[in-house]
Amino acid sequence: MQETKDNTLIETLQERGVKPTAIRLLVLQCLMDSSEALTLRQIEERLIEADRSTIFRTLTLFEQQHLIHSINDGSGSARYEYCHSHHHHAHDDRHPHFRCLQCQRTICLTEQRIPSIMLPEGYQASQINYIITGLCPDCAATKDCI
Amino acid sequence: MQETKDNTLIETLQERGVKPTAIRLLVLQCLMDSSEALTLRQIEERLIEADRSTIFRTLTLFEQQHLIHSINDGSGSARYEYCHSHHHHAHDDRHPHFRCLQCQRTICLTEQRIPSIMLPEGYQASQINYIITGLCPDCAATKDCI
DNA sequence: GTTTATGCAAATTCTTTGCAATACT
DNA sequence: AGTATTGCAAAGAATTTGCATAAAC
Repeated sequence: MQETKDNTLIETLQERGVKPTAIRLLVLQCLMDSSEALTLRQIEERLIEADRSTIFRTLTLFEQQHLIHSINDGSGSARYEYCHSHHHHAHDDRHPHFRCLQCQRTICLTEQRIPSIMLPEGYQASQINYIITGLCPDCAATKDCI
Repeated sequence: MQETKDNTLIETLQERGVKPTAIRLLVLQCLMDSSEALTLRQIEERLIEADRSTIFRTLTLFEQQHLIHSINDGSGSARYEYCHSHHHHAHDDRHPHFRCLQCQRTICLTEQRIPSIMLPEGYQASQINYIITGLCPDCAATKDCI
């Protein structure tokens, strides 16, 4: 059971030509298990056995290989998220994100797709970010009660 | 002529209850004159007479008063842009942005509007960012030639 | 034995704040 | 005088790099 899960992780890395080291498996699992996009610091806290710079280099590698993508939601630090789509072009997988100004979470709106726009002549897109900031349902409810 | 322009700047600040000091007029003019969203560093370079922290505090104030808005395009630093709309709710004015990975410019796609999505129940939006990264027409053309 | 990955420490960059000096009313 | 604004300097935070050690092939 656990072995099956590990094998899946190993295969996922190998499909992208990434050698499956212990740290890389931990980082990948961490991101796969999260429904939120995580900052480097958050990953570091979850993986006390790994060094920050190693995690950073791992994230950079993963992003280059389109295993994960990063978003910048205005919170001050980049957030990383596993790509569920297996297409090479990252924006096939892209969904909008919601950043709650109260609880600071960055929630993936996986049920929605990012609406596309007509780019003027000559532009070549490689990535799209759609980020809404405001209050998440939990925090909005709390505010209403006060 | 010059006086007319200054008067417009002064009025713009006063409409939002911001006292029109010399530095504030410079920062406002700088942002009004730019077709790109600028980083703090870029503004600092254009206004050698002003201190970084003063510019920073000015930008913070302007943003609070909805004179400008900031976007985070993944370049590593926040970018600021004058709000051409005079509505208080910033997203009325919002247009998509394009960040060129080659020349590092962040271009305002003012001809387009950000398409909206249906937020799930309970979410309260206050701001939207739509950022496309890739190659701008100039840089894409250069690449094609090689 | 050579290459690759990791950990530690520190450099770099961006953002933000404390405080004294200046300007404004 | 009293308040608001500015400049300087430095603190804090996030990101990135150099280098020596350790692991993998």
